[in-house]
Amino acid sequence: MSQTVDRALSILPLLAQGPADLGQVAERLGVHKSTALRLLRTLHEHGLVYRQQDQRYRLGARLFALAQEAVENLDVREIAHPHLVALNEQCGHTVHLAVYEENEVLYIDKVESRYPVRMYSRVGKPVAITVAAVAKLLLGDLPEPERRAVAERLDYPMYTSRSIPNAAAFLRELATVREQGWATDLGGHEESINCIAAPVRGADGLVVAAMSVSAPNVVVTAEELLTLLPLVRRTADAITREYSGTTHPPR
Amino acid sequence: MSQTVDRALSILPLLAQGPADLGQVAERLGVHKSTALRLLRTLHEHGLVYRQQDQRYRLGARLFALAQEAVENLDVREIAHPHLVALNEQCGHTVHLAVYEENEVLYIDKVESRYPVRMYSRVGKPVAITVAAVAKLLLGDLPEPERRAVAERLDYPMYTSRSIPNAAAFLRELATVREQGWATDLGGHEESINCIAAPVRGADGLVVAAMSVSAPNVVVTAEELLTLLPLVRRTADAITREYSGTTHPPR
DNA sequence: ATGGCCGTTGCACAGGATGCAACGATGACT
DNA sequence: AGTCATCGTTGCATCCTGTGCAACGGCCAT
Repeated sequence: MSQTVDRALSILPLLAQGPADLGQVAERLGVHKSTALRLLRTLHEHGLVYRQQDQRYRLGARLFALAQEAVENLDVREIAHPHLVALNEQCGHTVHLAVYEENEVLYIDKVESRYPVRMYSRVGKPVAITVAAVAKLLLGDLPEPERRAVAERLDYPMYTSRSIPNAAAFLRELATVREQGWATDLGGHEESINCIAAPVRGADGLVVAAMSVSAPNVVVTAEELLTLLPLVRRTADAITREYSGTTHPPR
Repeated sequence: MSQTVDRALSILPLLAQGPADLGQVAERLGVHKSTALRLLRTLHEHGLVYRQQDQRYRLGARLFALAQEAVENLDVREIAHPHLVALNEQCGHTVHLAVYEENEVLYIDKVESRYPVRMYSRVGKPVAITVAAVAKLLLGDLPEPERRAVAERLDYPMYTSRSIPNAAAFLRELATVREQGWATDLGGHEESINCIAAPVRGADGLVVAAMSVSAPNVVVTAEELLTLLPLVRRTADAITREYSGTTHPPR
């Protein structure tokens, strides 16, 4: 709603595609060079944009810092982390925590088996929303109309032969997942990788996050992975208990 | 230089500290509520800000996406990555790539020994700039006045007894590093961890990035790690060659 | 040297951002 | 239940500020 800010912010995704010089920015914004210059200067002062030696602009370091701080201030994540680590120690596989936010599902935490250090790999990367087990839980809990609207709007890339092909199949899958309270992705994203996932709920019963355990076929078969389901659900429930007990998201 | 954009962008670090409602944002910006509302709306449209159920605002998902894309478009990183992987395969230790940008040193790539997958752990987190081997190389290459200015401005936390204690010692260390063209951190950040690092230079001979190999004492002693120095330098030089077209002797 | 390209600056104009005041919704307290 | 306080939201008049223009200057290649 604010033209100036709108223009300035439009520069960011533009630069995300790669460095650009003043002229290119001005052209793609449809504004005069001097205008683009002032916008870029302002972005620069805030560290969101960086000017490299060849004078071209690219995204700046502050962006990383902001994203980092943002993810650390998510209280679900804060509460869930120790549980993820504990789960990882028990089963040894990769553990993810994900949330839904305006048409996107993103990982906000991940624990690798060997190195139980925080790592935010793939944070911000669009998750394969039509196939990921966590996405099914998060989208399945949306109110009916929104769920349908989102499903219709999505693309359904066939990562593998077992990927979900279209909105109708996706909505059926969401209904199932919603019903049973857990989800799987059996080779729907990468042929050899399976996931099982369970929801974390807020005090109002709505799903606020989803956690999953992923493992490649070569380590455990899908059947073996499914034996972990009770453990995963117990962990998710433990997070739910701690999260909805302390923090109350009023609606 | 643009007041509106300036105000809008000031909201981001503010929200990075934690969620805030409209009134708080308006107050901390020193503007009217309606103004803050319009700014927040614009930020929201671009996905940089998210409105949670309790109507409070926090940083949005697009921020992660931008940070992610930004790091992937750094061409040094693109070129260096295969070399890092190769180095990792030869020595087995953790390999980092870092750049300097406006008073901060940040890791832009990392290869873990067992899992040679990309992971951006600690991206955006302020690196221990006074002790890290890569920081010494990056800061040591700044022009004299700026180097001094930065050194004076820094804090010198004593992570361990071997941390660099003050600006004078730091500047001496930088001079040494600059001279010899490589750097170490022997237990200066964490008692049991040693690093060795070498610079990647651009076509103009300036250091554009630095790479390091890190290993805990329990795996290899500092002396053993130092035997890898020629290998590390060769790798850095190879990256330099590919990145700039030629190899440049230390200046 | 010369011309073209690009970033930068100062300025006049008007377009858009600002703050005000009033409305409506929600929740707390009596 | 009723009243008040609080907070987000909207429309509008004012004038601040963002805008495009034109001109300057540095840089590189011809």
